[in-house]
This record gives sequence, structure tokens and C-alpha cells, in this order.
Amino acid sequence: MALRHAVLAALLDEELSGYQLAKVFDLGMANFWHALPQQLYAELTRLEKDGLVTGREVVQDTRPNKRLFTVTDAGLVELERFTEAVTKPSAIRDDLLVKVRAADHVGAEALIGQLTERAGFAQAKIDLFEKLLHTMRGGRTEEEFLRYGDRVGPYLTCLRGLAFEQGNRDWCVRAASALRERAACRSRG
Amino acid sequence: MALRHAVLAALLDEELSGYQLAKVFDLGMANFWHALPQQLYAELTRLEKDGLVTGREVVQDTRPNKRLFTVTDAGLVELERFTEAVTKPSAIRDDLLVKVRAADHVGAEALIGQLTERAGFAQAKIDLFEKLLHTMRGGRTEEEFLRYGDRVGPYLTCLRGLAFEQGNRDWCVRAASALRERAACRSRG
DNA sequence: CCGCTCATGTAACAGGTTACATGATTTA
DNA sequence: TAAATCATGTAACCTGTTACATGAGCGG
Repeated sequence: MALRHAVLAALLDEELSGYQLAKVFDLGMANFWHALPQQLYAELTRLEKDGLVTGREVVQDTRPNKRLFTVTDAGLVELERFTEAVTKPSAIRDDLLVKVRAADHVGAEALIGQLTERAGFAQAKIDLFEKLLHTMRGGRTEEEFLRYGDRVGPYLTCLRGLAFEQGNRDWCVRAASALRERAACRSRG
Repeated sequence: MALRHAVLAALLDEELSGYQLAKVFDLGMANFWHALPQQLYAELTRLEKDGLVTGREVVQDTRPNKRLFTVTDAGLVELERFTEAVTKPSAIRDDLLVKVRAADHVGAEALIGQLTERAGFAQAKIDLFEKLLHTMRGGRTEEEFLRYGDRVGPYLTCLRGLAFEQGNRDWCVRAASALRERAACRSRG
């Protein structure tokens, strides 16, 4: 099972409703996982049925009632077991890369446009993650925080998300400029 | 559709059988896509049915016969259409990151072990990709090759694969050392 | 003679995506 | 008064993974 443990990990930090989880999940996972609300609702239901999370009803007068979920002891045990199990390495699986792979056989303009767009998107994420990291470590330096802070897990994963997006941005810029130069050479030659 | 265009892109370089494709696909896609043989056979069948690739039977006496596939004109048109369509940004979706996210609530040893293992795995990929890039550009420098070489698509995607694995390695090393230091501090304090 | 490579699949299942449904309340 | 937010789902579909099947030749 896949999403299951990501949801458990997300609920370690705070008690959340399905709706709240749906809003913070993608960002909280710093880009390395994403899920639609329907998936999260379904997963929470399953997790509760299996006793790995508990939901408590919170009655609200002005808003619809909601259920807040917490990880149970059994949930922690399950996370522990999951952590010890072997991990398969991951792949990126990105359509944009498929497109670039075919770059020599398709029009360059569309590709350059998409690379530029993606670079901008990556930059936005970079800014976001940098702010997030800054907030998490408070006044401390990174070194200090990683040594003495509590809950470094989310910080470390956010670091990976940041590096990933920096990699994305740099590569997009490089690939776009390479394709542009080639187009220029061709029109001259 | 997803795998479909990755297969088309892979067949642009060379005529391949399902079996050959299955062997070169993951590496040829430089880590950013992976597929099992069964998927590839099924996809080739569908692509041929839709007229995007053609298969020609090659009779072999000592080996079982095989079918070699080429991208058709319709396939190229489809790739062009695909390239112009909008691309959704990707996520990493990696179990190891989920585990690190939960680092503050589970045992550190298992995690450190897995991070170290993954760093090694990433390094192996890095070496592989660097060799591949070197071969692709022949005697030329990267600048030269990107400007005047034919087929830069596979080179550019391999560059992304390389950067991704470097990011993996660096992050794994950093996260592992951070967790080790914390463990050391705790045992002292 | 045992296991590997060549060569191609089927079937069942798990996981993820798209589309749709409901209904109250607050904000522009 | 129209749109967004809060809050929770169902159903159908598409994609990916796991397990299994077949059979000939080649190398140790």
C-alpha cells in the first residue's frame, strides 16, 4: 500500500479533518507526493477501519460538522514496520521529459514554451519552500535546527523538495536555451 | 494516456522488439520513467492497432521470431500533438521520503541504513549516466554537442536524470548525517 | 542437466484519476 | 445574487503491479 503511510506521516504533526488534510497534503509533502481529496477521504476511512487512526466528531454550529483524525499507537507501530521494510527507488515519471526526449523530431517552439513555463512554476515552488524552511527553523541556523530542533522530519523532506525544484528549474532553463540556440543555428545555416 | 508517448519517444531512436525495448527502456529514459515488460508488450500492441507504430516480423532460425517496431507518420503527428498539449507538473512519490517525514516518531537506525543504501544506489546511477553522456557527445564538449549534434533529446533527458540522482545522493547523505548527529546528541544528553 | 537468455504474452489485483453529487454559509 | 469555502463522499474508469504461463536454444 502506498498513500496509506503518507497519510499517517502527515497526521503525525497535527490532528486534521479530511478537508484540512486535502488542503495541506500536497504542500506538506513538499512535492514528493500528491493526492486528491477523494483519495484522502477514502484512505482515512480505511485507516480508521483498520485502527491506525481515530476520528473524533467536532460539532460546529455555523459550519458542517467535521471529524478530526489522530494516529493511534497501532498506527505508529505500522509506521515503524513500514520504515524497516525495503524501499524501492523512485522514478520521476514526467510528461515534459518525454517531450524533450522527442525534441529532435517535433517542433521546438512549443517545447521551449513549456520548459519556460515549467521553470517559472519551479521557481514559485522554490520561493515557497524557502519560506517554509525559514519558518520551521525559526531564528536558528540550519545546522542548529537539525541538531537540536524537534521534528526535523518535515524539514528534511522539504529540503529534498527544494532541491528537486531547483533541479527542475535549472534543467528547464538549460534545455530551453540549448533548443533556442539550435533553432538559431539552423535558421542561419 | 501516459506510457504511450514514452514508448513512441523511445522508438524514435531505433527499431526495437518488445523484448529489446523492455531491456533498454528504463535506462534509456534515464530514470524518469519505468515500465515492466508486460506493460510494454501491451502498449506496443495498442500502438500498432492505432497505427502509431508498425511492426515487421523478423524470422530467426536459432532464436524465436520477433517483431521490430517503428514509429509511423501518424505516430509522429501524435507526438507533435502531445508535445503541444499542456503538461502537468510531476511529483516524486517516493516511500523513502515518507519514511524520513516520520523520522521523529520512528527508530533512526533503520532510516539511516536505508538512506545510506539509497545514496549508494544513486551514486551507481550517476556513474552510469556520466558514462552515457560521455559516449553520446563523443569527442565534443557539451556546448559543442548541444549546438551541432543530432539527437540532443536523449542527451538532455539524461542530464535531468543525472541531476536528479545527484540530488538524491546529496540529500540522502545530508539526511543520514543529520539523523546520526541527533542520535549521538541524545545518547550524550 | 540446470539455469540463463530470447521472445511474447494473460489474468487478477491494487492504486490513481475524472466526473459527479450534496448542501449550508460566508464573501464579493 | 453569484461565487467561493466548508465538509464529505460515490462510481466509473484508466493505469500500473504482481503472479503466472510457454517454449526453444545456449553455456557451464
